[in-house]
Amino acid sequence: MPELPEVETVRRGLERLIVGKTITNVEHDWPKSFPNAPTDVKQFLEGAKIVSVRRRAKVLLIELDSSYSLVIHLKMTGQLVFVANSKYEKRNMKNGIGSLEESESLAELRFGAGHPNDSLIGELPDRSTRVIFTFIDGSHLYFNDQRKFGWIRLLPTVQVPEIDFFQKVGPEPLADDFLSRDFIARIRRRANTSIKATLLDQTVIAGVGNIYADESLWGARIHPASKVLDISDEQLEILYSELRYVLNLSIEKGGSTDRNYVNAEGKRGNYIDFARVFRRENLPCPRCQTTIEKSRVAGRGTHICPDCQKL
DNA sequence: CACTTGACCTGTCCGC
DNA sequence: TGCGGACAGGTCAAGT
Repeated sequence: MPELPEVETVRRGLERLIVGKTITNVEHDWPKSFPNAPTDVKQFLEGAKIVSVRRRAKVLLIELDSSYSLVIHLKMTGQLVFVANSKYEKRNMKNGIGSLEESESLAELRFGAGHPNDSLIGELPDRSTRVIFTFIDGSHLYFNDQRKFGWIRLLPTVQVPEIDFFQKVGPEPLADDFLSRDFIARIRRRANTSIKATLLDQTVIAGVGNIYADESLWGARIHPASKVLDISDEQLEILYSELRYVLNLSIEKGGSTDRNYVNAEGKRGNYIDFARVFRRENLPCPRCQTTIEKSRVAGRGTHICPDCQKL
């Protein structure tokens, strides 16, 4: 579920929270968390300082000052959550007034259960925690991943662009120099494939997943099962605009929390409140009030307005 | 080469 | 209440 806007939201949080910090300890309990890693990742990570946090497609790149980088894919249920050194920093924030317990209950009073900004996760580590990074100031970065699809790779920074995925992945849809004619040309590399499968293909365009495929296709009034061949340049031009619109809007809203996505502070995103079709089956289309339907296209749950989006 | 399907996983929900 | 099975969807490998 983390797609481009969710990964970008995590990236912005991490950039603010961990750049400049030095790693003092790394623990991981799931061997596949570091596939094909050097014999002992601790040896390569401990003592290294975070230089930058970047994103390409749905992949995060954490550059270290040791000439190595962490390459992280959250896949379906991955989370990267930063937790500051709790007791010391909380006491300082309260200027020494009141106990830790009191400051925590104040936070609960301020946000309340179910508030959009309420943290979605409890005490960490929890049973989904796969990797724990500890920094020199006592803060932690937790990599949680319920379904264990996500991974972290440790690579020499110069080798990062050489990995298969980056060799094949398409352009960033929000790049300033990514124009509608580029979008149309890339989409037209497919002909008999459905437009939804084409949007989801990371070698065509980077970063689009199920949520923003459905949302942008609704915006452009295109049926997700339409073959690329049957879609006009004019419609693709609109799809280009709608895709950039929904991706930008979602970044602005902090991404979509459909199930368990959270940002680098463990908080939910709010795009889903603005979604027009995704997860809105049996609700009215915001444009024409027709009941939204859910079906299956390209092997994915797919939401459409049957009146706005015809084959 | 173009395109589709299954595997990787676990938590949740639905029907019996 | 418990239990089996379907479902969630990003990517790669294997299949047509």
